[in-house]
Amino acid sequence: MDPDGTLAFASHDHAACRDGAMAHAEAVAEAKGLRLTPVRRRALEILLESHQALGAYDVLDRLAEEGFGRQPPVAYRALEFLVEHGFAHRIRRLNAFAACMHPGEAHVPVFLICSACNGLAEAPGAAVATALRQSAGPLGFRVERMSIEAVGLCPACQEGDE
Amino acid sequence: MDPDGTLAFASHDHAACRDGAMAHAEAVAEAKGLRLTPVRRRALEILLESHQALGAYDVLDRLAEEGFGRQPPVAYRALEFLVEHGFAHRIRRLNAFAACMHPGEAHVPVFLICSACNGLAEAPGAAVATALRQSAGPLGFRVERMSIEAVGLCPACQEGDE
DNA sequence: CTTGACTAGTTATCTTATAACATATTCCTT
DNA sequence: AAGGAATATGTTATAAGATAACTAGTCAAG
Ligand SMILES: [Zn+2]
Ligand SMILES: [Zn+2]
Ligand SMILES: [Zn+2]
Ligand SMILES: [Zn+2]
Repeated sequence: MDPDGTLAFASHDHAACRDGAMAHAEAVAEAKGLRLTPVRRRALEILLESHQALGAYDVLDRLAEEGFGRQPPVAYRALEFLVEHGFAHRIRRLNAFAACMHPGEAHVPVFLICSACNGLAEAPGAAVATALRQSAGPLGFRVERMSIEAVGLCPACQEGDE
Repeated sequence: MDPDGTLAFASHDHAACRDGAMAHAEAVAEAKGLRLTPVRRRALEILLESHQALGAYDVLDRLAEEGFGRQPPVAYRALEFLVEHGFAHRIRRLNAFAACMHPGEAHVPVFLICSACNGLAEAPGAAVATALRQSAGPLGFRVERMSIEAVGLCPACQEGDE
């Protein structure tokens, strides 16, 4: 769909991008026997509206507007489900969540966060993960999960900023 | 002092470890003309008491007990100073702070967080940083800051857990 | 139909972080 | 040494993020 993460920062047909991701997520849920209920599905659609991360309360506001519950656990639970099953990621640096661009595929995401436009891309992280494990190995540490996030400027926001 | 991060997870003379780090930090502050005031110095000492990350409110409690202000900004400001000048790091995954083991040296820290004992080590991150930049390059993204954190099990906590 | 697993909603509370303002200290300039 | 700018410390109040604990609806298996 977007194996090398180039989409987020390039102009593209986002309606197709979003629909593709949604269809893909649905197929994965179906295959795994997961219940992509209305709130969960809507939460994912909301995340998929842009290549940016959204706070839980942003998602909550949107859900509430549309007739779902207005209390924090409504959003947190939907987001937790999405993250747990790989439909979304949590971006710790931003206290926020973003739709996963590769649902169903095992991958270590590397997040690239543009500090100017808040754009978010998911770069391939296999090499970074390997380097990290090699760095942890000599200490005898067994890595189970990792979060790798970079803040900087996306191509568009570098213009006139050199 | 601890170039390869092996200290945190190995038994060692921590009093010497702490004093060395403190002395080093003082020398750096002196050299840079930074004011390591009583709150700031005490906050750093508190962080240096263990190889674990502490929440801002934990640090605040300790400071308050010792006669400093009892309001959040007291701790947040001291910690902000320490982070800004490289005496401490912020661990996003934990919403917490830890003393830097290499103050004064330019480095990209890789944090290894033990989920069993809360131990925290700072592994060398040069290779990881390089891999990350190489991953971001093809997207035209200019990396400015990065946070690289891994959760897993330290050597001691792997015993009897295989 | 009833039971048990799961989902979604609520209220209440906790934790983490910052804004805005008042006071005190430091340090440079004269 | 005195004045004044910049820095540092303290306060109150509030914003922002997250979870605990409980209630009630859904739905399929038995
Ligand atoms: Zn898109
Ligand atoms: Zn941008
Ligand atoms: Zn030590
Ligand atoms: Zn451990």
